[in-house]
Amino acid sequence: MTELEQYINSYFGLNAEDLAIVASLFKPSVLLKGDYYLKTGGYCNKLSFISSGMLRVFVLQDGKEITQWISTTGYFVTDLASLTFEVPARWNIQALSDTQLFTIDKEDYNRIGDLVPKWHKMEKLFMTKCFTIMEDRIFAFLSMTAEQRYDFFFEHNRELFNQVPLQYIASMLGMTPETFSRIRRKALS
Amino acid sequence: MTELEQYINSYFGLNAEDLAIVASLFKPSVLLKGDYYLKTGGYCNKLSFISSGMLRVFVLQDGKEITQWISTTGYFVTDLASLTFEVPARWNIQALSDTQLFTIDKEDYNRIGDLVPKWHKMEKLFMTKCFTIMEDRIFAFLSMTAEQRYDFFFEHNRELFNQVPLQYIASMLGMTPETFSRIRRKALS
DNA sequence: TGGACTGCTTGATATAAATCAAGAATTCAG
DNA sequence: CTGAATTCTTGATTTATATCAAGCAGTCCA
Repeated sequence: MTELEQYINSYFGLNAEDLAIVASLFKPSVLLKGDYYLKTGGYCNKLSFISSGMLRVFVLQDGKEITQWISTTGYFVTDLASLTFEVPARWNIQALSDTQLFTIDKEDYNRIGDLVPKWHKMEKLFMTKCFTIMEDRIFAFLSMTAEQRYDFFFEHNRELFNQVPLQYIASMLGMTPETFSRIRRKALS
Repeated sequence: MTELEQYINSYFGLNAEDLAIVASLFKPSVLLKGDYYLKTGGYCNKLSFISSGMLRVFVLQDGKEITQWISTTGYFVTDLASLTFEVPARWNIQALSDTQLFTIDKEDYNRIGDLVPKWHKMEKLFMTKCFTIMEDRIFAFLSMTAEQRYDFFFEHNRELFNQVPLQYIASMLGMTPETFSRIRRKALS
């Protein structure tokens, strides 16, 4: 099994044959640090798997960048609404480091369902898992203080803290870099 | 077309025949005000469509109720993760008023994909729309003040404000009832 | 090798929102 | 209809977090 097949296999329950078909539709590509995968307003016509590196999903709002998410090695990245409904993308997606991707274009993505009948069902299950994560995230904003969100996120994403500028993590947790820094000092002591 | 078929049709692009098959699997039922559709820790083995009335999705946390969402007429309700993966439910779901439902049990829900091949694909598209709504909601917490969240929500859900206790809306917007009340007074003037 | 960035920290202050407490207005049940 | 619950409002106060401002520490080069 190739690296890509292993990753896809960890998300989707497919047999070896189907796995090979799906994997064959993804092509390797590289983004350099700072390169944009997608810009707000553009049309996202691809879905990618991050083989190494990381990407930041953000929006420019009133002169400030709001980081929505950071996608790291082993995760998928796209603007799902733009890919699916052909609407302008809501997000900027930019490489935080040199990043290796496996990318499938929209035409091939839309063909997977024909080639692998189980695909839609598998993808639905995958999306259900993402759903749960988003629900947790919303719940965190409804019920936790900044400090509790920091602790929770740190517990579950320790490695990210030495890999990306902390201000981006602060933003995706809904706090300023200053607040993040103060909470961090407290947590380290 | 029955009422239920019309509603299903508004979410899923199915032909008349498939629509009738799907609709036939839902059975009408009633919840009285205060009745629980689901309790935290239970297993959710059903998915329902709200024909009239409304349900509140909430969690009891440190003695406080956190309202995650209010589902109203024309929307679906379930604990998706519990239904899909057979894990204990995360949410309480309780009727805020007498509510009429069309309900499908898990066994029939899982059969839809066999009866209507297009189903998984349609459901995936439906989930993608829900995704966008959840992303918007997360973004609101990342970038807006309580007042801005109030205004935005009011703009898009005016009718809810005369139908449910405002404290629940306050909770799902991530603020206290007192803050909600003050913002409301300001907005009304 | 020494600026010029970029990112992080720290302190002082301002502001938004929570909490606490009481009372008014609704709704509901007998 | 009436008393009891529930829900909403309002004011006083506290607390969490943002903002503003400055300085420091790496690092990226030219």
